[in-house]
Amino acid sequence: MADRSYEQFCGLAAALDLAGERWTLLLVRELMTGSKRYTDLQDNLPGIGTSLLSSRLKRLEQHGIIAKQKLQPPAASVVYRLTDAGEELARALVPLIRWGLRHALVEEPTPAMSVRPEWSLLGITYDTSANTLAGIEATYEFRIGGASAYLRIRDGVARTVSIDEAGSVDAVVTLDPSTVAAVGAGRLSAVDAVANGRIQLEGSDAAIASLVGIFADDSAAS
Amino acid sequence: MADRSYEQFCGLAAALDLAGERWTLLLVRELMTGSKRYTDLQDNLPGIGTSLLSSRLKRLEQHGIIAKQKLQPPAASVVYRLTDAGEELARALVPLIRWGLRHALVEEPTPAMSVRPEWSLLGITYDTSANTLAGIEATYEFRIGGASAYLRIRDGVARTVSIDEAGSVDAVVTLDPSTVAAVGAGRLSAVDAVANGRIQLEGSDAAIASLVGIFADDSAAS
DNA sequence: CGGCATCCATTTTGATACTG
DNA sequence: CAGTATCAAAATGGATGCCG
Repeated sequence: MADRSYEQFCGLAAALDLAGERWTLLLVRELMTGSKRYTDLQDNLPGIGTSLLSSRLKRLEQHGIIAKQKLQPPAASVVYRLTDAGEELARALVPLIRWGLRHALVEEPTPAMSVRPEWSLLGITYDTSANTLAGIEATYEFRIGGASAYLRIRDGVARTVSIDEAGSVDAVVTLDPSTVAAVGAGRLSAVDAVANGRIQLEGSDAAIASLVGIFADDSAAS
Repeated sequence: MADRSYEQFCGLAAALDLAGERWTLLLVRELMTGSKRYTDLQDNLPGIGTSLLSSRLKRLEQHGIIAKQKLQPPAASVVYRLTDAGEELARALVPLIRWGLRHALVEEPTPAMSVRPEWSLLGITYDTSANTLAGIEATYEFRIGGASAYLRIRDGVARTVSIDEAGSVDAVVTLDPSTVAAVGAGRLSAVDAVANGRIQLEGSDAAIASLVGIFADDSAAS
């Protein structure tokens, strides 16, 4: 565990000393879509290896970025969640995520790549103003690359929920990974993608209208 | 030759595949304060080792984040600079820098730490609106921890310049590292720091007034 | 000075086996 | 499920040495 610090009096160097090692920021990203158990994290981060996951979690916990939480008796289990400092870090990552979408991500996932729909929802959950979300109460299923993620909007907040929490879905949104990349990178507006069928919407008219409104506001913002 | 990819269809994973290895983002930070030569980079990044610096530069150049630039005959030399994509990455790092200032950086540099005044100017150069800077034309010397960095404001843009480019200085700003940390982290407003003498200003009245105006706007913004 | 290649000690990682 | 323990492979750091 020898700490290899940069030893520089600089915010970036200090941030990277804490969270710049391999896998660490991806762990934070995983918790951006909700609290998760040890094995969930392992499943979503293919290649990390249990030993490294364990030491990363311990380090993040020591530095107050994540915390362990015991669940109620029925599911006598433990989940990891972001602390307030961790949430702030998560928000600081959003511009980096957007840069990656624009300049680093391939258009089409290679066969070896894992594609998780939750990752594509980070922009919406962490970068849509409460104003835009105000008055909306709906649950959406996003189908991307054969898998689904669930987004709940309520009280001006959007967050990713598990299939169990999702309950009834008001609308289903279907798109493929290349459309996610194009929209995320700003090369294609979500409104246009809906218009030309690359994003398909099915379900309640009200929920669909709300989502299109969010898309329109997001385009205007960037 | 780091070719160890995360293989995830996600903006953050893609960004970290390109620039997430050790030293890489600090290299980008170095170029945020102006183009630099190979040995300048080496000097500002103690511990990197020439071989690793070389391969990191090559990788960043291959991916279009930095570019080599030949200087004019008098100084027949080569400098590295950020490309447009690199500048965008730099701007995406600013929230991470601020997070580090708030949650990761120690109050007072340890004896082993390097302290470069340029690092403390990143917030001003990359995160002050053109509006705030409009109409200001001045050059400042910042003295922090026994060293100086020079900031030129002109045409609504603030940038760090070398001592040679600086020319005549309109005002000298003196503060210590702990004040930098406190102000950068938002625990102390720059205006208050001026008021109680933790930031000392000497020089032209107009230049000092302009700088205080920038401090006031920055506080209002965050 | 700029820019590598090389050799070697130390760390970090990746993969797998193993335990309460 | 939630980790520890272990070991091989890779990355890093430092010191040189070389060449234009």
